Amino acid sequence: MKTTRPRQGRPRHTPPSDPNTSAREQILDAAGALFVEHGIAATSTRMIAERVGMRQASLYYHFTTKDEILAELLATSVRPSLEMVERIQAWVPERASAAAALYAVAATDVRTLSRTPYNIGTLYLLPEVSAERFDVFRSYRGQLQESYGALGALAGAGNVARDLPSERIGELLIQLVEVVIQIRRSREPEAADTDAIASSCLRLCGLGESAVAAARDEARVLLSRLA
Amino acid sequence: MKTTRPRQGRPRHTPPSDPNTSAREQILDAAGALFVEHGIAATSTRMIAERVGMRQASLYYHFTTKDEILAELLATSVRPSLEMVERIQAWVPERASAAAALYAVAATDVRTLSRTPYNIGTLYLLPEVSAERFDVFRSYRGQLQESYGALGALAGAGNVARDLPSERIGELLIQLVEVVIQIRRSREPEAADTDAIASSCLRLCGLGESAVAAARDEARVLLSRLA
DNA sequence: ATTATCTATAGATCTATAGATAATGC
DNA sequence: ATTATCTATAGATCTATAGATAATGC
Repeated sequence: MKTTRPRQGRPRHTPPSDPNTSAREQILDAAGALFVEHGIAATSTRMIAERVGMRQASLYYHFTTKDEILAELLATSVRPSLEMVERIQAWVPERASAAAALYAVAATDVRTLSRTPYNIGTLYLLPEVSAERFDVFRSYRGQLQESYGALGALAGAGNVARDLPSERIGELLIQLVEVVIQIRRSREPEAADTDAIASSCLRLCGLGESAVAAARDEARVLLSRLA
Repeated sequence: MKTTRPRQGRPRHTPPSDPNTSAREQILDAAGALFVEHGIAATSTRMIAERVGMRQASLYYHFTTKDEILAELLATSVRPSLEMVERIQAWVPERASAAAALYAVAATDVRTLSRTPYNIGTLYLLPEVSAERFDVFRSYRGQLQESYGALGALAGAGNVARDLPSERIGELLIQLVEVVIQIRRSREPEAADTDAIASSCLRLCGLGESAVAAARDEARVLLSRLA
């Protein structure tokens, strides 16, 4: 049974399918999906409004500009992983090996990116987001990259780390994790993908099969402790 | 000394800096740089024309639509690597090991992407190129991915290949190679990056340090034979 | 005569603002 | 009275076409 309790204000020309989510959220959802599918500049405010079921001008009751919609999307989608990453990182080396921590971080990051509503990770790849105005959001990726680099350098100590500075390792690892964004463009990620990607991170750092397996098992324990 | 030999036709309001490149090429260069910097929809024909030094309408003497400029850019930038990749692939296993071939393929691909004039590899990541109209160009990436997958499965036989089908390996390897596109957004790729990325491809497939070193040396020979 | 440009402009957008209106809340 | 929408529209684009024009080539 639908509890279509009407709200205040003049009714929309097409009533919302879910009257429990705020107009603001509905706009963000619609914009996010469209930005990812068509790009930012190619998405007009009319297209967003149409998908929400309201008139183009009505968007401006909730947001002052189109850019503000984008900024809000970026702000709320800044991967929640960062805090978890830093928490896991702090466990090294006393409570967890670097390899297990790296596995855990990669796996959670992959899962986060797999589950965002409309593959919103794509947003950060669009040229519009390179504008200075959005520096804050991109700096976040830099922090994440540093964590990956630090963990990767520790995990691969004596192997890869001998040749590669941690900044380079970070670049490679984060790129590897973000393969899931590309995967989502053509197919639905499966559970097996998470393990495949996280394991690949460890192999890239020079770990052998037995070390990878051990780290995976250790990481499972770590992750269950978090949840 | 400048041999500014004038051409046929009414002069441009700003004469071309290099009168030896055709107007068509100048337009493609300008459009490529702008598409990569601002995105496709955010680049107007006026911006392109301005950079070339001609009036907006004059573009249409050389191209019928803006989309055609994009199509031509994609067509000419379809990485020249594909043919080289397939040539190298054909050498396996008689004349080259799979590992060396994978190293060679990754290294040439990285170098190609490093040197394209305006990081044009970015284009394929933009949402506009997902339109059906450009299927041809994206299918090229699919072919490349298959080659990477096949080589990676062979190179990592008994290790990674035991768990991962070659399609998945291809996804991971091509993603790793394309890190150079992201690198170019923030810094100039160095020679060391090429080796780091190609070696990482091998490690990802489960090869140990000595196998990586051997493959690298073998690949150097292969590549010198090509040049 | 041919070529490659120019100027001018039509017609279709697109963003954002102003002011009217149809609900609920008190 | 307050809220969230609506309609209408100004002003700024943007793409693409039509027709004029300033060069070279023959």
